Amino acid sequence: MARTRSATFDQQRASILQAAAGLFAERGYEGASMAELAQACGVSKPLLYHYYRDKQHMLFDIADSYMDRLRTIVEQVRERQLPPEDHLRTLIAQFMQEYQHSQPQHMVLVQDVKFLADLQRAQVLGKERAVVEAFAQAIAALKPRLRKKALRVPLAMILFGMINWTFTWLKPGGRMGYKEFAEQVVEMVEHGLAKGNVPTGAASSSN
Amino acid sequence: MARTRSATFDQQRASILQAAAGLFAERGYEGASMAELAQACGVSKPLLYHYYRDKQHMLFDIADSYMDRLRTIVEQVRERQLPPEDHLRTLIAQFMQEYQHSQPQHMVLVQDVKFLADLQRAQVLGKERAVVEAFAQAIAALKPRLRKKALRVPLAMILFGMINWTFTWLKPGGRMGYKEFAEQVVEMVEHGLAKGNVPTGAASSSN
DNA sequence: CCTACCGATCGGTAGG
DNA sequence: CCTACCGATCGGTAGG
Repeated sequence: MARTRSATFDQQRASILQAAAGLFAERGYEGASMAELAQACGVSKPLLYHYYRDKQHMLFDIADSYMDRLRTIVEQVRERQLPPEDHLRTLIAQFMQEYQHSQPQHMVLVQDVKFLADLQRAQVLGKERAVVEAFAQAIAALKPRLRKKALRVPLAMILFGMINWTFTWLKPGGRMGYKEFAEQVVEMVEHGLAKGNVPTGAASSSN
Repeated sequence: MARTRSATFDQQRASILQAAAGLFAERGYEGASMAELAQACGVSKPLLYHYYRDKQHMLFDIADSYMDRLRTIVEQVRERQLPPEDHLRTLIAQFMQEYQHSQPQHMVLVQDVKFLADLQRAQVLGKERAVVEAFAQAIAALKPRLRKKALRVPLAMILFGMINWTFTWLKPGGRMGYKEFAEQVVEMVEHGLAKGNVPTGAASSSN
């Protein structure tokens, strides 16, 4: 009778993956060694290969499971069937909330997908495309008179730029909070820089 | 009398740097080997070391000279002393024009500065900060009633997100042009998604 | 005695 | 599940 997996197998695997995401984000995929990772996890190098076939499969699991989280957010927001304006606001708020806890995964996704094998990379990019499409539809619903259909995706990418670029400068615990930043993004998307900034329900513009 | 450098030294060096930027962008700094780079340049590997002390100095020169280009754009636009709205529009247009021809450098700047030595990285980040500050000032000039001074830089980062994120999806020669995209960014910055999209001087909204 | 440049190989370290 | 290693390839430099 074959031995079953340890009850803690999945937990160990997840904690290794978390450490790997942090190390890949910090040193880059190629720059991070398996020996470093083993030390960071407090396990031997060969043990890492008990949980993952090779380094590339770790990278794939980081990127793929992270995209699943983002797709889940999109799906949960969609199910609420909010009016167009609230729908987009909620997507932005929920994504920024996720980003606050997923900086390493986000950096790995942006910087290291190029090191995946073709099939793995195609799977991750497919999930990315689905998320972009969801945002593009949310924007199109907000702009029913949008003349050029070809602008849907570029407008979504403008919005993704605002929130995804945060991985280069916005840090958890910093002066600018993720929630406050999400409100600034909503302000920008809805009115640009045209209005005065009264972001958190303070004095109205009539003052 | 000491022999002078070859007349073609600077040209050779520049062409090596261009090839290095392309290779680093494609494979990542650690993933690109000096052997590959030598082959791409059509020279021997030792000859690379005639032009650059080591691999890291190539990386530094790519990032540092690229930041100098961006700072030059900022400076040239500043000298024109345009009214606030035109100033920001021109900055966006000029940056997108530069990005169209500098995708590899831009990707290296975003993805590989972490591999620089502390002093080199500090120099590049200092130049980045100067460019961010110039955009923050341009935005502040456009919003004289901006209440929270702390929002200047985050607003600049929102704008940088829109234009810098293009390195992940916008390709020269693709369906969406850099100039057309710059106009969409200006539209977003000035009015958000509020207005209808009539980007290139087509029919007015009175229709 | 400088520069420009080659074929061959160095000491170390990567993933496995 | 450890120490001890491997085939290969890395960035950088030797002699000439």
